[in-house]
Amino acid sequence: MPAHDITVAQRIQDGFDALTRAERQLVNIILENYPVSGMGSITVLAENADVSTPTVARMARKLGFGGFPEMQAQLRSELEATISDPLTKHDKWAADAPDTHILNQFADNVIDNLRNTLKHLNAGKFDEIVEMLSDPEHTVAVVGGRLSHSLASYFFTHMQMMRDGVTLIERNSSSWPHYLLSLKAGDVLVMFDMRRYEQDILRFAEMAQARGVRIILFTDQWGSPAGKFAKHQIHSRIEVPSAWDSSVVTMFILEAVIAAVQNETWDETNKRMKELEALFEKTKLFKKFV
Amino acid sequence: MPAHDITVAQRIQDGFDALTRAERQLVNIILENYPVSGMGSITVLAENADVSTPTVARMARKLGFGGFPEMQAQLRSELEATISDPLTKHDKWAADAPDTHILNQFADNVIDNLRNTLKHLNAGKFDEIVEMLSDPEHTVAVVGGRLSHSLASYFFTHMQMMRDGVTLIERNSSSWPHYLLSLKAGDVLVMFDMRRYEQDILRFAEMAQARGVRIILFTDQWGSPAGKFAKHQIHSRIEVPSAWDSSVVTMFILEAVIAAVQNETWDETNKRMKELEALFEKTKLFKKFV
DNA sequence: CTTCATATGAATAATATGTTTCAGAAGCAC
DNA sequence: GTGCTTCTGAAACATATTATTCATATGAAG
Repeated sequence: MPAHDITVAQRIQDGFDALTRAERQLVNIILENYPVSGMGSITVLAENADVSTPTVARMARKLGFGGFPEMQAQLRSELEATISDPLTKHDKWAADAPDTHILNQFADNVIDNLRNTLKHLNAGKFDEIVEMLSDPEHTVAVVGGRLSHSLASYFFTHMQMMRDGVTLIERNSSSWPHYLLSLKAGDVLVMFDMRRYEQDILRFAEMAQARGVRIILFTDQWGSPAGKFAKHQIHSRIEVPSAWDSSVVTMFILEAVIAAVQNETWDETNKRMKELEALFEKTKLFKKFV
Repeated sequence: MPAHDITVAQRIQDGFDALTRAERQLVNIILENYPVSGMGSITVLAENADVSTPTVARMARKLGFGGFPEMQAQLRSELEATISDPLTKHDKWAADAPDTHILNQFADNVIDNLRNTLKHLNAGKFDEIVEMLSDPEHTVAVVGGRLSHSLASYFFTHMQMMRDGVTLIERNSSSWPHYLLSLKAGDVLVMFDMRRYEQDILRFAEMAQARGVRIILFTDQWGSPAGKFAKHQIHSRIEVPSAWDSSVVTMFILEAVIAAVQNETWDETNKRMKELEALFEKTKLFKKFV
């Protein structure tokens, strides 16, 4: 290692809170392609970050360098140290933490989960699911279990912004039969059931299927027993170095589904978003006078 | 790869025979610590190679560049290509779908978000947050906004399994002052506030800080205005090709925090998990006879 | 030893870079 | 809203970098 024992990246992290809007915009660019983006002239860097050159110079000072060239010199020397050391692994995520830090372990693991999930995910199936959820003719109900209710709720909140006829089924399973009453044949039921599969979900799925409701099931790699009643199911990888399972990949899929539904129903969605916007404005106004 | 398909190193090798003594001395230095040595100013490079600056400029021309800066630019872009991680250069995620399928676009994007978030995240700060959340002496309250309530709820559910004194503050902000009453100086408030930052959250943060409550804020890369009242804040990247923002990275961080708290408090957590297990068993038994 | 061709770097000119200043914009507090 | 503070980038300025010129050095050929 060179004489400096604190990297530019770390200085940025440490000082981030003290930076202004334009400066943050700038350091984002620097870190995005670290450290190469900081190697060119101050002018080029400023252009890439859409800020002025004085902003770059000021930031360098703020971070404790004598000026931009000084910062650049350190970047070069860091790079030299990195490149000349064959042992350096570039796949460390949180650069200032050791390989064994939980952040790095988690990151490796989650990426692996994502990769494996997508490897097994059929794009055609995904598109069919999107199709089902975009169809205004059929209502959509969403239900989750003990730990997956948050996912259900997240999905519901977004779907609700895009279309009519979306219901979030409450946590308490004793009320579920009532919800079933308003689900007709062809309607869509989105279920979440991960490891430590829940009895209630299983029974609910069975009853729903009997009514001709089409079930989309989000489950884990091993598969919930409710799978046998589902029209489509998506298996997310959920294992991480923790006593609990990870919902990150499932949430990823949900967001992709949401984005796809949004594309599919853009005219309607767009209209609704604008209305919603207007409503929020009114609420704000209302609050002011209370 | 950039537009040029022949590297500087190759050009040097190809043109080596045509070079003069001083020029060869120079390119030896360049290749010795390739490509960093070529990143500084022409003056420094000349000094390192014990030649004059005109020699450097002439050599650049001889190798077919317009001038020294042009050669330097190519060195930079080569470096960029080398350094940028192979993970992002997608080996297509969902194998059967085209590159342009939303799943693949989303995957690239989210990985990028994760990488950039972790680049900004200081491991020491992370550890301090874990420390705060593991301390049984102080209660922990969790609150989210319109779209981030699901995250708050997810976090709460897990924290609740690990320790006593965790509260989920309800969605409806009119009740928030009541929750404030039971928060004492030193207690911890976990807040979520993403783009379209919410007034209520801001005011709540201000009041909480005034009471000496320590705030941990989960926000986006631009930073919620509530940040100025927070003891620690974590900035997640949230942009994806969608009309809405992504919570995947935030959820990732949450899970890492949860795992770390679990490690920190393992004796207590372990005990609680077993008790919880027993309780669930009883519930099941109970249901059977109903 | 002289001549000539080529190579080289000191000095200088041309150009680009980085810094500072300052006026206007944006945000905040009252 | 009004006044205050802070932030920001255009422009001017100072500085460093790069290209060019040219005198000298070097070495090969006769």
